[in-house]
Amino acid sequence: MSQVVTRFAPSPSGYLHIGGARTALFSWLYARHMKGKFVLRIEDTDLARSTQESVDAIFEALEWLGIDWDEGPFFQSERFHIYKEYLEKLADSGQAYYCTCSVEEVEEMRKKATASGGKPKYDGSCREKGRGKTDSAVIRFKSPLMGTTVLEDVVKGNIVFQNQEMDDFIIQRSDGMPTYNFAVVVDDITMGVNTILRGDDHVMNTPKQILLYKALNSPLPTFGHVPMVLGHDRTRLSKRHGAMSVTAYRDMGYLPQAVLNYLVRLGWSFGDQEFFTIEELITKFNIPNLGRSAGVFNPEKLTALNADHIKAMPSEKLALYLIPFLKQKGYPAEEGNYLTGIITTLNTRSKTLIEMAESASFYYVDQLEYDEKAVKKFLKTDILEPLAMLTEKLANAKDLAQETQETLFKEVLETTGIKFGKIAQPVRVALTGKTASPGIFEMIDILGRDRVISRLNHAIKLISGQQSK
RNA sequence: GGUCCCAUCGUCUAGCGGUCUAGGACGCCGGCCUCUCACGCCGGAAACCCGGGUUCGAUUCCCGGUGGGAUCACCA
Repeated sequence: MSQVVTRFAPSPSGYLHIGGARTALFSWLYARHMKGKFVLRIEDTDLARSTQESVDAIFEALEWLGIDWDEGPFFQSERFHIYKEYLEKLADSGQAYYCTCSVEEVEEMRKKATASGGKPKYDGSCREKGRGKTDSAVIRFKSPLMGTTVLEDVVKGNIVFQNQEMDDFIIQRSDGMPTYNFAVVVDDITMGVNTILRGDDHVMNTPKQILLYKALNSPLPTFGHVPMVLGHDRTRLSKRHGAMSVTAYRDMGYLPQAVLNYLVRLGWSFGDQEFFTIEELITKFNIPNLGRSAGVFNPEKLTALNADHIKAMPSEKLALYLIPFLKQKGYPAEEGNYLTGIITTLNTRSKTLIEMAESASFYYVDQLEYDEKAVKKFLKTDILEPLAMLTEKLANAKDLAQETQETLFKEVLETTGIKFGKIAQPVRVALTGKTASPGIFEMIDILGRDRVISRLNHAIKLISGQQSK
């Protein structure tokens, strides 16, 4: 086969959701893997439901994910003249015909067919009447009355459809607009798309599209229908399943790499491997390893994968993703050693960037918020002496390298006779206001002498105050 | 309801006739490590939907049932 050309063709009637992102990802990965092309097409023929906001939202989500396209974006709304041309081709060659039956009449036909136990479909009244073009006539495709149409699906295998199941479906509406099935086929043909990876929900459309390809005398593309993503209740994913837009995950502190990794593993596998970088996915992605059954979206696993990616990402790079969350909390965050230092102490303790930004609070805030219980439990008079001694030593040390700190602590422990555990928690509370935090030494190292001394002194003052009460 | 698809631990999955007393991951439960919290490490509970075939032998192949999903528009 010549160069692979895949596409993603969302309709702009809302944000890009997880399911859509996954099919986009599969097509994109396949194109990248095959060194082919990936085209983006916006299916906006439904003027009533398509909005510019949705178009922008889709671009934004795709860009965040890092899914880039080689051609497009094409807009179907700008391609009417092309559809028109192909429509006329079919009408002129007698493969399609004008139909003047009203919506009500067709409704009636379907009802009658259903009543007599048949399948609701158009009965073909205008099929052989040779009607001409009128203002409100639609164009219907002349489907074969018998025989079968087979879909050679690269993920599901061969699927055979009885042609009798299909009726003469409309390809041009009464307002002159092409319908979905027709526009898609014309677009894919004219854009050179030869590999179509899309959701399972399109399987039933495919025989119609195959018929159209044949009528238009075009070679069939390779079709592959990937299973759906289901909600926790095993029904098709929708708004009621909670946050489903891609950008919602960005806002909740997820890394695009993690979202991509999770999505690809939902329906595709590579042995026992769970963690993938984008580069790895491009080299390893393949069609045979795509699954055939629908999968349930599991937010917890996404979160776990997010934690893994946070741990794996170099601090300098992670900083870029974290900064917006820090700023959102009002912290004066900027790239540099302070931030990367902070990150190295927090990346094994955060599942999301939101969490990380929250944990980073004590690194940025001037007025520490003290956890009341922590203060009561650890900042007690019995620790006053050791704490003061330690503060003194830290203030006068030549440097605060972690080894130096250890010796200083050891000295305090030796002269006071207390154990490390006894002084660690008070110091922790003094430095962070909380009982849970990164390791003492690394925090002191990063916070720097000034902050450490002032916080320690503040804690000492706090204890003394309690004493006098 | 018609048509189509699917079916391994709660969830995502490995498995492509014997290697399966079915492996990994998330979650869950223990333990270890330890300055707290995490991380990490060790261990545990947890699945081949049911019934027929085919075969010396089925989780793996075939048929039926059941269950789940998708789709039946002048929406995409």
